[in-house]
Amino acid sequence: MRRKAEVLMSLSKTNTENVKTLVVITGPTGVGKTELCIEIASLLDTEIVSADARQFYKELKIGTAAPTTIQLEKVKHHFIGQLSIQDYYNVSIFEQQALEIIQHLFISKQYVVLCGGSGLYLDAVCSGLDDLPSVCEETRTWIQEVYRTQGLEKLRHWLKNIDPVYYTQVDLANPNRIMRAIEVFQTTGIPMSQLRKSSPKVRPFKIKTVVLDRPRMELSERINIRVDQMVANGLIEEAVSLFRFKNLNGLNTVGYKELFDWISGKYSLQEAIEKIKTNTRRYAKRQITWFKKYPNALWAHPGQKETILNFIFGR
RNA sequence: GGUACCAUAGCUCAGUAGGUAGAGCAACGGACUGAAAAUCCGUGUGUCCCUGGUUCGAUUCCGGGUGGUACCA
Repeated sequence: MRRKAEVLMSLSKTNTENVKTLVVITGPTGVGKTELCIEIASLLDTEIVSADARQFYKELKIGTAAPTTIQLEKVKHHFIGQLSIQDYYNVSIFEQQALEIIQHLFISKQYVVLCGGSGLYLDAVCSGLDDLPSVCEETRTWIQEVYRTQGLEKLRHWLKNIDPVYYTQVDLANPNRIMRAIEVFQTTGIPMSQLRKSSPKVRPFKIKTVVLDRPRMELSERINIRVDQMVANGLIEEAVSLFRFKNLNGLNTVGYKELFDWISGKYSLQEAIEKIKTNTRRYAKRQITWFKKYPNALWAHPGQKETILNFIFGR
């Protein structure tokens, strides 16, 4: 009896308002998210929702360092290998599906762990996206074709005509941004600048964000070792088997594109592997830049488990 | 041991007819709303090997060291 009372005591202490909590665990590639998330999810007696836009694809196992079968058996993961690289997918679909699963898990769980390094996908779950349209393939191909044949300057003029406001806000050197704004207008007839409200949505659960980080040298060293391990585990074979799909968006990915260039004879295998390491380091840097904007996040070394747990429990 | 050449950014190297220096790669910083491991923008970070000399002034010229490379023994 007394023990039960203590347990109840400690539970009420750890979560006084009894509010469901989404524990977001992110950090740059190679920092050690997968392992720590499994530990934490086990501890919290819950499941993991992955927010890694490349681990969605079942064909990309080795090159994305997806959780292994053994790891997947320890804790149930969602959004690992649920797609084929030939499937169409986008962040909005993810937002809806992830929220659905999270809400479902909260029926029986106090905590859910959201684990992954794709910043846009994390943001979609945590603060939502504005109501922008998905775009049909024809429109997208058409605009891409205009860019390919007539160049960036043409896209700029186009955008200036349909949405002069967004024209002053957008990165005019970034073709993807401009093409997106154009396709939004072509689809809805409404300028991007009017649809983009940048108003964060309030979720019906508490969110605790942990950004895992390591000293840069340590992270680089881990990345180098991990790439060599991937090669030892069969990354080259994986890439060779996917070569015929190389133009699919899902394969515009570090670890694959460099090997495709090797297969195409652009450079040697050794050079390709070096480039994978370099590009992975750069990707990690971009991720860190993204995470710096999270205002209430705890930044911690993956080894600081006590600190992390105290933060999650609000102690 | 002798001779020649070299020594400049993290790496590979350019350069300064004497006024403390710049490329590529790497690195670092930033942006990001349905392609996001994507896409895009920005930034030289330096005991010019050490030490004497000449000079108003030496990374640059001269002498001596040290280290490296090649060749000759």
